[in-house]
Amino acid sequence: MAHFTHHSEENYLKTLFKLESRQDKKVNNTALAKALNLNPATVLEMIRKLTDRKMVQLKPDKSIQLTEKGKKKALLTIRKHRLWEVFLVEKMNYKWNEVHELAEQLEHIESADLVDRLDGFLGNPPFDPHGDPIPDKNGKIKPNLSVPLSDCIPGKNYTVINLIDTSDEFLQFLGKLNILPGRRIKLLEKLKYDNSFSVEVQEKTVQFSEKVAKNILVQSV
Amino acid sequence: MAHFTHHSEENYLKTLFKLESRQDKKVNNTALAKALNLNPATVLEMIRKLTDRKMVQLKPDKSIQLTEKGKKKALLTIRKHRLWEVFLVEKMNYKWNEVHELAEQLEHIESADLVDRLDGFLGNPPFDPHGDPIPDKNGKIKPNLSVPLSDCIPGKNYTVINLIDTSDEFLQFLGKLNILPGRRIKLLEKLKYDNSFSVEVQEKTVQFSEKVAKNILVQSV
DNA sequence: CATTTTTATTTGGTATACCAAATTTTTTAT
DNA sequence: ATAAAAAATTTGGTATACCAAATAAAAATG
Ligand SMILES: [Mn+2]
Ligand SMILES: [Mn+2]
Ligand SMILES: [Mn+2]
Ligand SMILES: [Mn+2]
Repeated sequence: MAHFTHHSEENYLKTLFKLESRQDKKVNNTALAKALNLNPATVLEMIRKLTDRKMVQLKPDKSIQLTEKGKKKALLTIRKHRLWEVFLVEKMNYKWNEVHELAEQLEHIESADLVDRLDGFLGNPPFDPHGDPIPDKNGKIKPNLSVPLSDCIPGKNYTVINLIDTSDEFLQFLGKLNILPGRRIKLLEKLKYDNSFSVEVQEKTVQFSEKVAKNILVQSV
Repeated sequence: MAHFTHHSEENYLKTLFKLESRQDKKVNNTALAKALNLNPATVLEMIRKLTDRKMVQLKPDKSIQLTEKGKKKALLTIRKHRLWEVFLVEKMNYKWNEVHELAEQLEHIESADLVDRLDGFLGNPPFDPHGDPIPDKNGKIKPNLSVPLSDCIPGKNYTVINLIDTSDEFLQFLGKLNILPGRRIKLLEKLKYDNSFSVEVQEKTVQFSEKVAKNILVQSV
């Protein structure tokens, strides 16, 4: 029963993590307050609590920095948020632009075990519906993770990393479409009725089957 | 962003609803405090807030009574709780005895729409994993709802209400098992490997197929 | 009916999480 | 270096939800 929600702690950590990684520059109280849409006095007070909890460090230059502990908690919260978003889109039939607010609520459900089960239930998706990578249960985002184009999100840009099928036939086919490792492509659409893929390559739109898409490893840009 | 959680309101209403229906007698502050495991001073304070919000009425004899508004909110919270429990058992593979605490968290997610979608996703289950009925989206628990025995929960007692198949063959078969409308039975087990049913009828255990179970309408006791 | 006992209520606190309005400190620009 | 601007901090509040201890009121018991 003990009401240890600390609901807002997760929001602070998540926001701090995003600010730290988006710009590489230091995060100050004003920036954090702006990002959280809160009063600077409120944020300062909370940062002091988070310092006591060893989640952040207040540097001598007054910049705020996540500790390893804080970073991990931030990533685990991001994991929860993104997995719930996948659930909402894939299972509850929401559109990708409708799920954020609900995920803001669901991300605060406390149970590492539930999230891990959800992950499995959803087939261990590498990305959320907006194309953002989903951290693993240890809070690690695999760097340079390449995934089959068939698992990707329409509307996002990718770099071709590798090809699984290396038969001449396949490579020649891709050659005609101008697809090769290193190439920047954009996944335009996954067509429902025949599972075919529509992709933009060098200003041109090309089409191919799901079988082809499964053999193209890409990485989100 | 506005933190309108009113997280605890739902707990008070739910608990009040259960106390009101379990015993038919009036609910006083002490009983509610005991049920919520809170200090009576805390509960009194909250009951005054709930009175302002027209969720409860403080009767002249100091008993606490849910208004229609309060009863509806209580039932919608119970609906959320029970549907999430079904989700946890059916989709997340938890055991029925492991889901209550998680459902206590999930029941406070604010979105009537999500719960309705969840309901559909789960196939509109009539009961939660403990055999308790799930209110509909208007907060109504259908009185005397009879359901196929095939949808029921092992370990619970039921009354046979009706038979869908009325062929002589079927009725004669049931006659041999001593199953007929009005009979009290207990569902012992749903056997995984052949989907057969094990039921206790008048001190004896009988077995039959899922096809038979689908044709027996029962009501939980 | 008077005395326990129980229940209700009041009072003064606590913790979390917010805010607005000073004030102080630091930075930037002139 | 000084003035202006920006950022940090302090101070005094608010709302939600809790509690312990004291007091008042009501109910039960002999
Ligand atoms: Mn989101
Ligand atoms: Mn959030
Ligand atoms: Mn439960
Ligand atoms: Mn609850």
